[in-house]
Amino acid sequence: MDMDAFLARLQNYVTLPGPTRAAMSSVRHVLRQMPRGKSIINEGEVLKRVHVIQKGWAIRKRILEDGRRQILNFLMPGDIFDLQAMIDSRSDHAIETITLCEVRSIPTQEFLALVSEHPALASALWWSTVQEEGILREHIVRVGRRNAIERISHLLIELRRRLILSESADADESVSLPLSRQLIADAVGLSPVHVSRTISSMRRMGLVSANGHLRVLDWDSLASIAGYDDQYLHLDARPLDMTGCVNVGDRETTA
Amino acid sequence: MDMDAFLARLQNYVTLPGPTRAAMSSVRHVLRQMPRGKSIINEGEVLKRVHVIQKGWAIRKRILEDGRRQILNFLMPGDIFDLQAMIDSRSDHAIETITLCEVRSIPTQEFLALVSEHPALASALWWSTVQEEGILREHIVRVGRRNAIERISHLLIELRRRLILSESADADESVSLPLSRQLIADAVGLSPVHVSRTISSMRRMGLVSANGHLRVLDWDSLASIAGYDDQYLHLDARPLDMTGCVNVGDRETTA
DNA sequence: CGCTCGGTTGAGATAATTCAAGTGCAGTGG
DNA sequence: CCACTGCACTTGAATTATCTCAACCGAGCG
Repeated sequence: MDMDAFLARLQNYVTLPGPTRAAMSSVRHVLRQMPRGKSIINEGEVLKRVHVIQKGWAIRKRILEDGRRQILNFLMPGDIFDLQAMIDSRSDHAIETITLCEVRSIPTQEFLALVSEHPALASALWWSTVQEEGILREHIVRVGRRNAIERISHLLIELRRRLILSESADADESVSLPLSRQLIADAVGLSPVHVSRTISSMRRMGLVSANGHLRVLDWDSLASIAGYDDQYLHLDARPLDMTGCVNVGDRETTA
Repeated sequence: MDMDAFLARLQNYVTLPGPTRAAMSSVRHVLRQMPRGKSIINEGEVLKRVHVIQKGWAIRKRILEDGRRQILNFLMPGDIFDLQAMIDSRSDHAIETITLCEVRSIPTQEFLALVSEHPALASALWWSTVQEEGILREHIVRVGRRNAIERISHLLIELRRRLILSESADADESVSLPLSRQLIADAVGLSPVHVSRTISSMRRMGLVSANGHLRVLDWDSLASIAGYDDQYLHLDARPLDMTGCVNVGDRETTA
């Protein structure tokens, strides 16, 4: 597979010119295979590279002093992270694989050079930041104002939607998700046993099947239970004409 | 007051050169005064301008079909919003004033031109985006994995911290916050009556006073109850050398 | 003066948690 | 091939945090 997951995802909304695509595939990088449960970035770690998930799933997470864990987001093929390496030295959260993963890392400087030479890429990254913020906000709503079954349903639907965008899944295919009860619990702010109970009842309703891997049977009912609305993913977004704009060149900084 | 709240805030981490500051104050804009409770942006609205809170407080919020409300974030003097107007036409959430506000709006195109001519500004905006994402993530942790008193304490501390950064408050001054029980409840995902009860008990503990406006008496105890840690605000951030980077120029896009 | 609105407080209901025991499957070693 | 162990999941029962409903209070305002 020479088609990069990252590229595939970006192409959803920006058509990247040939030279840009070429430059992206030839940029200096490291491709690492990592087993499940391995930490990619630790909280407080100094960031020196930008990463792209090539295969597999990972999570962003925060751990409180007493061990409580909150999953902030799921990362799947094509997702880029640690863009903030470009201005900020330390990560405020950790990143960990939850399946076998292939992760590509690009040194910050190389990445910046790439972006500066390929404007369409800058615009694409800006879009991906907007989308990610939307996802974070929706996660707040999910956890803050929805009950157990709504939270879980809403999460599952988002994940499928994003999986389809990443081109790792087809729309009709009944996607199977690599999620344990514990992961779901820490993502939506419930206890694992309550998640288990809730999923059991969803199974009884014929919404999902859960022998081994979790599999959704009825996306439509799920969406209506969850009150799901795509808008926050900004799938309709089209880049504005940014000609001649946003040239982050030299900086005049002190401190 | 010729010193712009936005400028003041940006100066926290990037020193903007004189010409940049001059350009910022002379950019074409509209300055609006709005009473409390007025909507600045509606969910789904097409975004055409970038906004800066000059005075007062506002909230980002989402309303579910059945009326449940989730406050996503608070906006205070110096906060900029709708940067996403630059690529995306529709807002996925609403913005509403919660005090008397002064809001400055700049047409997207003018703003883009400003940024493109003043690289230090681009770097500053990138920082502010990173900070905002950090705030969103911390809000997820707050709502997902903390109990009532922790949520409320943590929120209050963050707000004070940001208020100090915005230079609308002094560090020693015992800040008074324009928050109703209902607002706090919708921010941290609780019912207003439970918030009221929790605050009552905080008052009994000598942590806050709440005659009329809410006022914190003991920040240190509050911080230790909340398990508060500044890291996510990235106050230590220093812009990297982005020389020659991120030139979002022409785009090669198709639909 | 009488309203309205935010806040407080009580009592009962409910959603979710904790603790604990039990099930079933996958992997390992004999 | 079978037993043994570990681990994720399930289920029950008791507990707790939070919610809802409802009454009441007090300040601000026409």
